[in-house]
Amino acid sequence: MEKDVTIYDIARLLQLSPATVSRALNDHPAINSNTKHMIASKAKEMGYRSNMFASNLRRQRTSTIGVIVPRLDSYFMSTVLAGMEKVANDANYNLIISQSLESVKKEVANAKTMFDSRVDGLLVSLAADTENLDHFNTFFQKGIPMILFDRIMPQKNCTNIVIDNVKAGYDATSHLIEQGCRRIMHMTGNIKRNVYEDRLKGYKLALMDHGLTVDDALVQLTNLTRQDGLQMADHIKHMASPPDGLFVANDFCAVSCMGALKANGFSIPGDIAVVGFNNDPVSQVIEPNLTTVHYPGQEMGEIAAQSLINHLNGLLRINTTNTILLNYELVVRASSLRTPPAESR
Amino acid sequence: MEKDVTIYDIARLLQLSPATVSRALNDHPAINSNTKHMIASKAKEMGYRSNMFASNLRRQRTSTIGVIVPRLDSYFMSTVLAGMEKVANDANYNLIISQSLESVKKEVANAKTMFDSRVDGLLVSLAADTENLDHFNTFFQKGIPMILFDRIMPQKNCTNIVIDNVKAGYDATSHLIEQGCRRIMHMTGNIKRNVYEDRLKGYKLALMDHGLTVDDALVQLTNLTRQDGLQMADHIKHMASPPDGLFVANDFCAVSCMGALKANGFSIPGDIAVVGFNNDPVSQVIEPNLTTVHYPGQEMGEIAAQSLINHLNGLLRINTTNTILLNYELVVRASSLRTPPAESR
DNA sequence: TTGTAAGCGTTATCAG
DNA sequence: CTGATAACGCTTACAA
Repeated sequence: MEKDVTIYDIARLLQLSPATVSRALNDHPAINSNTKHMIASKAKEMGYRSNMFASNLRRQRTSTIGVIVPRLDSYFMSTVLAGMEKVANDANYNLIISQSLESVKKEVANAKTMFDSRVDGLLVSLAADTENLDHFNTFFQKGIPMILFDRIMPQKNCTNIVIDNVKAGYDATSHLIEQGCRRIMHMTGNIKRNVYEDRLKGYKLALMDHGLTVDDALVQLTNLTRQDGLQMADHIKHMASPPDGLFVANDFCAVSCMGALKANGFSIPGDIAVVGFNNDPVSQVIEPNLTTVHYPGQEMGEIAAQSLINHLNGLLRINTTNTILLNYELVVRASSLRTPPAESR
Repeated sequence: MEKDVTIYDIARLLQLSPATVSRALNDHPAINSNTKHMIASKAKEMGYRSNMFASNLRRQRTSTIGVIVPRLDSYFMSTVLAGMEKVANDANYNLIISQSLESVKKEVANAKTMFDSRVDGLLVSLAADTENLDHFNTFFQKGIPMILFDRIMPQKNCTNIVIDNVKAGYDATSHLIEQGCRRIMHMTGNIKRNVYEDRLKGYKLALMDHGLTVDDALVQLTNLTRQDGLQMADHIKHMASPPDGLFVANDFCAVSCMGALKANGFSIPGDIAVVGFNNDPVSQVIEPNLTTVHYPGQEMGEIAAQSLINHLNGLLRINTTNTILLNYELVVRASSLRTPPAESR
């Protein structure tokens, strides 16, 4: 439990001033490279570590980025965070991560914590029931930059990072139509959230473009839980004319619904072709494997973090690029393929 | 982008000394409760927020706890973290969370980051290939407390929080035996990790206690990935005498294996009864629903965080309680029930 | 019950 | 290229 080494200790031993040591350690250009080396090696030898608190106090910044996400327990989010961590580490930023558990109340509390922690910037994906961004006003007022990703909401001077959910919904639906589906059901989440609203839009557009009518009875808004998937299967079972295609805005729910449909004697994709969303690993657990939309999680995390850091370092004015669209990919698997696939039975 | 309010500002307006303001804000007993109220309301009115960096610098502590986990993308881990966040927030501690992605190399890097961030304490669940705790020596030397949870390793002066994995493995296996299984296969992970080693021990003990012999060919060490589950199904398919019971140390892998077994014509639980581990939501997606061992994630997170915080606050000497065992529960579902269940078909 | 003043470890400014 | 010095905002002996 020895005392921490400070730049004063190094300075004393090297007969230099603390200022010089500080500059050397920060690779200041005005320092002789010999002294730099000498200081660096002495610092390592003594086990010196910079005191972030003194440094933060002095510089009035924290080198910390706050991250607020709805939940941590999805494969997608885990890859997003891995991407953010990678970029943040490389740029010597720390991450403070918290989950809102889909509740705006907790999101408000998280925002307050982040504010009190004086994060330099914020990366946020909104909770299901968030209706406005008022709880981030303190950040906006102080000019602390914030980037929204995936679950976004239009906001002046705030970059958004998403995939084109309308187009993805369109592609998913069009794929089902191409496979011969004519009565396609769409099961989605709270359409307050852009991701669900947009996928629904894409679904409707695809139907219209292919000369099919939009039947509101075939659009189901739920919370996309396992339970919702089961109930939907039950609902379909009791429909006078059940759908021949099903587009679910979330793999997990799609998978639970598929299971129940199969148990009720529906054949997939024969009776009902199914497409999910996210390319979660469960999509490859279910039989038949689930067709889905691949979401570039790692990339989304990296780009969000990098954009924020660039902005903080003055390398990129964040409000010039207001929305960044990432590429997605429709991954076709057996659950929607009516033309016999060449892969595993 | 106004200037931050400090205790000096409050002091000036209230004709008090900064010291009094500081004490009042920290609820120091020696301050008149009237002045306390007056200061508190003024502080709120002015939008004062404490500067953690100045405070940390002065107090030589950070009120920050570091968390290192193998991955964030499991339901289990998400609930653990929710529990930790809850406790930490209530006690005014911050959490810095990072994932090792099951790699000891990244775990080492994470530990270094945590050390440089001067966390007051550490909550760790080890990566798959971690062989020793040398990378935490800096913490031990400085007397920074560390608690291991779930993926643990014996270490002096370091509390461990786990369930009794031996007993849980024993119960899972015994349950299969009670359902009439006589050739029970066990599929588990890297037995460097206590959780897998112990579940294997429990499996062997249960067999022996019930007069069954342990057949090494029925013990399969893998990485418990989806792929491993599929391969295991293939392996079973080609066995001269396939098992009639299967105990997998992880729900996700169990589920992938079950899917492939079904596709290969095995009936579950008829031909092979299956038990998983963790009570992951996927266990209720697969048909038949998977029997599994419920893991108390939220509780584990809460207890880990609370124990660490108690130690930091001097309320509990951490080395007196060296291992905390939490209760688990065998959740019996259709995948292992040969006596017809009363629930959904 | 309140005030005074020193100091936590850095970094920025100004001077040399 | 290097040094002296003054902050940054807070806490805590010690005094009153």
